[in-house]
Amino acid sequence: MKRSPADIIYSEDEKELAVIAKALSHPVRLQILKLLANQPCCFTGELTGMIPMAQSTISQHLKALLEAELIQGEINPPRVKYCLNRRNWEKANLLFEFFFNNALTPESNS
Amino acid sequence: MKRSPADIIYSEDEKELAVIAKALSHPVRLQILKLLANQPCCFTGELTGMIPMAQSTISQHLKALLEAELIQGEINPPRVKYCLNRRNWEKANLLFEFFFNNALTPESNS
DNA sequence: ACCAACCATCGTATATTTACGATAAAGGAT
DNA sequence: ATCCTTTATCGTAAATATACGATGGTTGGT
Repeated sequence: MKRSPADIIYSEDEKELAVIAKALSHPVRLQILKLLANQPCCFTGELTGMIPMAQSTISQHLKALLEAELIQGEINPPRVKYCLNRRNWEKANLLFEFFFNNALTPESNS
Repeated sequence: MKRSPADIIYSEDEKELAVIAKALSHPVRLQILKLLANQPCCFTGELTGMIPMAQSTISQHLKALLEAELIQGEINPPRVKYCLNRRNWEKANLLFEFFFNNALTPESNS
């Protein structure tokens, strides 16, 4: 019988962290998040002016961040106001913190 | 003139964090890292026995982790002993910590 | 009713990722 | 010398990611 990726059982945390890490795996998305994090509260598509990429590409990256729930968008015609999803931002922070700091025995090497 | 991804300037931290995040973006790689982090010091390809994936696939994932320098391999014929690269592990931890906690104004929403 | 602004989505091309089985390389044991 | 074990690499197929320009939809203003 042939194996498939679905045969492997991952914990919820593993799946969630992988999704978030994927969202963070492109430098332009990191830039966007940094911009949004620094915005007093929210932000909108001035991104198009600040990032030398096609508007459609930026929209695509925003969609990726939305799907990872790291940001949220509020329709504010004719614009869309994007904000950090600070609740999930904090959650992501904790997931990474937990991942890196959990279960490290005091042994060391390298 | 046509733009290309190379036109965008990313900081070193952004590039590095993106590479690490990409390495963490697959749940099986998270599992492998967790296993290695819990190993008293090192580990070798018992992974093949613990993870229901083709040996070649696991080897590929290990390569991805090696390239992100999150692990290191030591040839120990006929085996290879894999260890966490604890120095870079800590560095990755700090990069994420910095990313999530830096420049967040006390404003909030959601 | 029309136009302009803003943004998402579509269509598309190319590159990368992810999985597999098959094969090759390296070294230990017989 | 020959085999066995361990692991990387090759070849390949399918899915996903990344970029673009073009198009379409929504709303505010004229």
